[in-house]
Amino acid sequence: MPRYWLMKSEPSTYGIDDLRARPRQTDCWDGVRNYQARNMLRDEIRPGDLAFFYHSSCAEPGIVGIMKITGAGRPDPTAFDPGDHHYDPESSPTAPRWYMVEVHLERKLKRTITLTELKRYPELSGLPLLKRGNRLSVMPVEPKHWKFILSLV
DNA sequence: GCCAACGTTGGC
DNA sequence: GCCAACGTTGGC
Repeated sequence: MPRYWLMKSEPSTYGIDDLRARPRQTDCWDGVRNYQARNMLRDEIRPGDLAFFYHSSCAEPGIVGIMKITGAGRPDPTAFDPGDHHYDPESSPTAPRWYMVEVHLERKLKRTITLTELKRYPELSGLPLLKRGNRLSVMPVEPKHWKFILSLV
């Protein structure tokens, strides 16, 4: 059974149109620097899983698309590059600290399902995204929540 | 191990 | 720009 996820990105840095512009609409979801999210990227997210693409820190925060995971977790090379914004000298190829997965854009939604809208539904009360103070950039989505959100599209 | 200081996230 | 919430760091 595939599992479901939600992955955040700031569109001013990397939005859904950036992914759509990649060859084969496939890219590496790198730059994540949070241990809890790292553990999911490294250990839990698998090829075949599906993920919502979420735009954060922008005019209209919300879900904008659906991605499929096409590559399992592997070391994030941006951590090894001193010139990269996400460089981490504590991470090395022999002892990688940060991981990434490969994602493919399945589709961009016709409209953004905004955070404001998601908050309206009691059916989504358990969604980690809506928990107070949540700051995780990668989080699981229960199948029932996944299906409900899809019904809103 | 505690905890204050600091940095980051992210909605508004 | 503001600020709440959370994670990380480092002194003790």
